Amino acid sequence: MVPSDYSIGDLARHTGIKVATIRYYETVGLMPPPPRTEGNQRRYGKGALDRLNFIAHARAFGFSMEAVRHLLTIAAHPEQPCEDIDALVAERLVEVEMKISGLTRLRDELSDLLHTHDGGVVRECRIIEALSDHSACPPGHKHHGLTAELATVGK
Amino acid sequence: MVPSDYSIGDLARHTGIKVATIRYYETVGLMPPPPRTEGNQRRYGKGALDRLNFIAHARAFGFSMEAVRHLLTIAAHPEQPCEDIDALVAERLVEVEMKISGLTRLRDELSDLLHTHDGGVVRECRIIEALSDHSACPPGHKHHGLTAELATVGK
DNA sequence: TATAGGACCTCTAGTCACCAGAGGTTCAAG
DNA sequence: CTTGAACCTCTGGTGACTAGAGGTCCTATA
Ligand SMILES: [Zn+2]
Ligand SMILES: [Zn+2]
Ligand SMILES: [Zn+2]
Ligand SMILES: [Zn+2]
Repeated sequence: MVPSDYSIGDLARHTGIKVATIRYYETVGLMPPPPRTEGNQRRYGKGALDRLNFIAHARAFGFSMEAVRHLLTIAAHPEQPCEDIDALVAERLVEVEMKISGLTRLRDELSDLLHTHDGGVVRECRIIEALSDHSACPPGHKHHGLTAELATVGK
Repeated sequence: MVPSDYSIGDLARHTGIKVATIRYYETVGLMPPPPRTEGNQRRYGKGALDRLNFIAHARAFGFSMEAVRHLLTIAAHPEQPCEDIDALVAERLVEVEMKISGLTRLRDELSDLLHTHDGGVVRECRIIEALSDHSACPPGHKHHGLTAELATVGK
């Protein structure tokens, strides 16, 4: 019909986002419901393609869907100042930095574990020992573990 | 009754693992079902406490529940050689390192984004621009994004 | 010993961001 | 017109929990 006329599969090919995911984005309101053919199949225009690409890129930066929603809203108001975007990106950067530092500590601990390990039998294994013993744990014994904040990065 | 006799809440306090999580571990077979009081409440012994602590520590290292299961099985055979543990830890270390490198790349990109940003109006915002444009994306346009592997770290 | 209230019980459903599959319909090339 | 790839909806699953409803039990104090 109009200049551009993509099926959902076309959109998937152009954006690298799976068909099922595009439909999912529609159900959660990230993508607007497109018009349909007489046979009930989705047909998208260039605008939808751009929008989906924007989403794909934002997700690749690890923004949550909440944040993506926010970004889309902002992008839809081109005459407003863009401070909020700045804030969103800065926030995301902090998240990522925190995750990196948490994971770096973890890496060091794992690496220690591996290096103090000299093989042998399970009974004498230092790794098992380390996992069994919590005398080194903080009092009150909070097993912080990996917080959700630390553990995930957006996908 | 026997030497040690903990309620589920006691276990939670001693290990830092929430009551609901302990019950969850039981349903998925990580913790064996303990005996009950006449009134149907769980009563644990020292063995259960140790096991739960082991689990807590392993989870804090970011091992998946699958891996924890594996570790528990190994720990239950103290006369066997402990190579498998070595392998499990090494595997985990590689995972963590991969995540760190992925996140480090991401951090750099976000940081770039922030620094090439000089405020103003959304229409001219470089961040929005970067998110909208995919001329810099690889041909075939695979939006790798963050793979699940990259994105999570065990919790 | 009676009672108050904190701790416990089960079960369901929600989280995040999708993905897989079943079972059926439509579209487009040949 | 036929074929088969692509589309449709709907359901359920993923990992590792967490929250809450609605009810029962345990135990310390008066
Ligand atoms: Zn060992
Ligand atoms: Zn501990
Ligand atoms: Zn801007
Ligand atoms: Zn792109």
